Amino acid sequence: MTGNRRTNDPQAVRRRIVDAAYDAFVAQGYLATGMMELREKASVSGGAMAHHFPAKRELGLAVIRDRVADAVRQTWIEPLQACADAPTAIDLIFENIISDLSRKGSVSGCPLNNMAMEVSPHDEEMREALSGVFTGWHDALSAKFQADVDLKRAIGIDPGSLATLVVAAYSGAMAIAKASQEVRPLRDCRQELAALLASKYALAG
Amino acid sequence: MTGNRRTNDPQAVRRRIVDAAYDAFVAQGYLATGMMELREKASVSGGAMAHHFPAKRELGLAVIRDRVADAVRQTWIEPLQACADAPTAIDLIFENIISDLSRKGSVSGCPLNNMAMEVSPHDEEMREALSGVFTGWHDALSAKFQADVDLKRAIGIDPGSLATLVVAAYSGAMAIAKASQEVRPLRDCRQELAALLASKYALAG
DNA sequence: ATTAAAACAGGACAATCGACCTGTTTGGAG
DNA sequence: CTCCAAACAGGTCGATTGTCCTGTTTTAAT
Repeated sequence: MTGNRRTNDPQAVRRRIVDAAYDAFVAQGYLATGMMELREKASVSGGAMAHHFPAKRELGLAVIRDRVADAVRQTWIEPLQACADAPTAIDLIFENIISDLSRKGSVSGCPLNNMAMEVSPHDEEMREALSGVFTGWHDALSAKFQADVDLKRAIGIDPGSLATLVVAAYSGAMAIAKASQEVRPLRDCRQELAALLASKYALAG
Repeated sequence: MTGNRRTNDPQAVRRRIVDAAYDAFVAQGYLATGMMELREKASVSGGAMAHHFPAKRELGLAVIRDRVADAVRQTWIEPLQACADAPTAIDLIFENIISDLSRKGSVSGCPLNNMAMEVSPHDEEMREALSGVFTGWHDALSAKFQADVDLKRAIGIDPGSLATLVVAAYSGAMAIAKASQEVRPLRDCRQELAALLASKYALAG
């Protein structure tokens, strides 16, 4: 009698769930977000949820691999490869983040950092997945520094450790910004990193 | 009949609870630690727990104000004031942390950062307390840089933003170290920060 | 000694968590 | 068309969460 026909679209359902989970995990954290809450936000029944993600940790893994990794790729790796050299890319990335946060008003922090802090002690597989995202980020940055060295744009650089410093400074600045709800830490780090890189790139050229 | 006499020692009981809570919060996180678990670790009855900390958030606030703030003071602020200048202090602090972690084997992360990431979105009062600890840390570092400038040990320095970079680099390096379970990120940041500060301090003197 | 408040014991409470169950519907392979 | 697995609906389950309650003991002030 109820003429409503159901149309199965597993990919879309799964995407809705992962999207809602990503938003909630970033905004409130992994543990603080309940499965019931995600069902409502994604408009998904308990059966569908259990079918796609039998356990919460599998949803967490999906969020890390599908969304967190992509967020890092979009905001860091791609701009890095699109710009001429590392310093201009880094400065542009910081500028984008700062203006985004200034527009939004509140600081919810770095998605990767947020999940890594909370989840790492409890689940080895998720920890390794998060570590892999960090590694990919670091390696892309390190490769760009190395390319700049090869092109004689910079000298006296240790690409690996310098990349670590940039990643750490960004993550840490985001953490402070989240705790203080201010953009100031990001501006400070942008300024200091720009000055540091400028001195290393000035010698060449 | 039971001749066992009880001796009230509220300060010691409270200290046992806060100590157990600090350890657990740092190791597994605030949300992942249950009140029941803390009662057992501190050997405290439900009544005593409720008497000293009617709600979990008050215990969280006590941990932040009594233990986290003190941890930052011990590992950062005091060495900073004891050393001659900022660069040697920072390098010494990193060395201490690195050898501690190498000895311990596992990396549980920066206590301040751990709590800040997890708790900030949920509780405004705890967020402000954590932000205050960050501010105290930053200000002590900034004051040391300023002192070095006044003593003509360094020139061309912006104490405020440089302090932010150091705090962010340390927090971020700890985060990466926690996610990857390696000390490498800390070694990298130590090396880069030492080089950066050396160049700024070389011009003077 | 009396008394009131602080300190503590032990258990109960509703609420919520994540996981799971049985049944129904859809959609593609044969 | 037949058939079966995938996709989905809706509800239930035990366990655990944080909080609170009643009663008892200790402590200190008067």
